[in-house]
Amino acid sequence: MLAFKERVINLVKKVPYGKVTTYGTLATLSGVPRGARLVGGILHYTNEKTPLPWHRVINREGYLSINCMDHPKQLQKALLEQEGVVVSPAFMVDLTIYGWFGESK
DNA sequence: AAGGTGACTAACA
DNA sequence: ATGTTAGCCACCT
Repeated sequence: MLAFKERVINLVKKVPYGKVTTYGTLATLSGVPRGARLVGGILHYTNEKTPLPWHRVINREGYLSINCMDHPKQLQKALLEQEGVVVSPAFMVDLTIYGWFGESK
């Protein structure tokens, strides 16, 4: 069902500026609690095809999961800081502060 | 065209 | 408590 991808994308677009969300959250809100991998896989490809704020999507621990040289987490960190999000030198973000779990649902 | 992989998470042993 | 296995669905080769 392409609805899943579109749903995830839609949610990513709904992430407030200066906030970050997790794959699990997007997956759950999309209707697939264990589809976290799908979110990552989808973003990994669609981000190059669609203007998505993929940099606002991180893992459950608030850590930039990306480790691909094609998608430098360093870029994600820069983008997050650009939005006012404080990213630790270890590419960690305080989900306690910037964590967005879909308040608009 | 079919198969394998993937930016993860959670449950089970 | 920690370690390992299983699951999700779509996209790429």
